[in-house]
Amino acid sequence: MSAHDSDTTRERIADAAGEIFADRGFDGTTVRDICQRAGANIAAVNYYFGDKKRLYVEAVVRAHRWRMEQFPLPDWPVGTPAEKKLADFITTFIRRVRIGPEITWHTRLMMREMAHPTDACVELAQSSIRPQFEILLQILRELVPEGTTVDELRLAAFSIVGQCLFYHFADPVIRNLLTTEDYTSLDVQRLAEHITEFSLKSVRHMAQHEREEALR
Amino acid sequence: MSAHDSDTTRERIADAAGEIFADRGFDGTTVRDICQRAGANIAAVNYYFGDKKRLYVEAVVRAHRWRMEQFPLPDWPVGTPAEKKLADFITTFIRRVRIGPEITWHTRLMMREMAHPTDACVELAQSSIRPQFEILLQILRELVPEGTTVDELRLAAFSIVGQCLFYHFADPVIRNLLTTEDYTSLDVQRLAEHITEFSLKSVRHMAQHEREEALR
DNA sequence: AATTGATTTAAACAAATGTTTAAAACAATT
DNA sequence: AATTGTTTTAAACATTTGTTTAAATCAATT
Repeated sequence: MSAHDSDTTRERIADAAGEIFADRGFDGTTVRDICQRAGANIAAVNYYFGDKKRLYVEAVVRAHRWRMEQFPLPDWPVGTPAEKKLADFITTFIRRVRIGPEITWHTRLMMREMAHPTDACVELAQSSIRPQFEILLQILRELVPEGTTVDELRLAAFSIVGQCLFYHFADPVIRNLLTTEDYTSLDVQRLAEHITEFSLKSVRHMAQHEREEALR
Repeated sequence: MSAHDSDTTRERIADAAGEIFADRGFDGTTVRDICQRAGANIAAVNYYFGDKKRLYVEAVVRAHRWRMEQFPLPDWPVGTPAEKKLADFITTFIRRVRIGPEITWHTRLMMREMAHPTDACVELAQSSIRPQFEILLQILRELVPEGTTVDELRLAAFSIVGQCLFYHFADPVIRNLLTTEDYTSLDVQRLAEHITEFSLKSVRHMAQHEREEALR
């Protein structure tokens, strides 16, 4: 099925570890479970990775690499309208975080690491976030009225990212709130369209607030 | 300090358990740690709660109760404008989820339970969510142009809740992204104002999309 | 003061878990 | 065929962890 076919033992273990760590967290995962799923001997973890902790780090690194090459941002030709860039950004972002039938453990493991950072992975996780955040800020800068402060810009960025992340972290809640039918209708494209529209409307009227204030 | 003063042993243990469960999760928490922090004997957990699992459930129940009475929604007099209700809802919601210096373990434990539900608590957690969600839907119904479908309404609600939850789940990331100064400026009121404005702008123009579509 | 029931304590138990070991099996090279 | 280095295996080890036990302590009542 998942991580049992032709691969080196090292890789089978890393994959099996990723799956189980993603589901049950570091403490909830036993070395025995990993080795069993990988079809390897109990001693293999220490033989190949030294200890459980270093195996965990390896799994996170792999998850990160896989996700980065799996869901790249398009490189926009100069002159691409900012609206298009924002739509692309949001679509890509949702693809990266949304849990769905086709989604592997990689995303779940990374999200776990974001919410509860392990000291071993804190730089990795966050060094990958900052550049993405900067890209979003640049896109928003093009959309927002002149004179918008960087603080307002950041809050707008948080609002957008928050909407996307919701469909990851609140997944159990959403499943419970909606019928199966309604839940499955929430595919990536639908969500991306909604969030893009919702956000564009706000971002375009970003300075409206100050204008209103000024009129009083 | 935290859970060591004059209280019954049972209560001291429940509180200490809540704190540690919130920080390290169920598997990462040992009964010995709990009893030590509570200043109780190792056997006290089983004496008062039967086993570790039932103590966990008790901690979650307490966290839920505490949060509900700590951050109630105001009961709006008839005729309160929907804008005001939305602002109140968002403020209350952020108070409930935001991590801050004054926030106790209760919120962290509940959020953990939302993201990774335990079979023992799944009904509790989710039965508390649905009514809140319905309230938000009703508020939005007043704000949104006539003819807005319930699906669109739900997506808008998700967008609002998502923005609020972001400041909980992404807290480690935000801390890393911002300077200490900028981070501390993100108090509840500031966030609530931003999210309310951001969302109101979108919600009011909710039907704009269909109108644009119709014009094509 | 004696009795009764509840609580606390120290010690022990059994199971689970991360890790190590030493021998066996395997694969490639000479 | 012998050798060498790598990989796999079963068993054991040392801790940790949840739980239990039986005695001791405490508190209230008779």
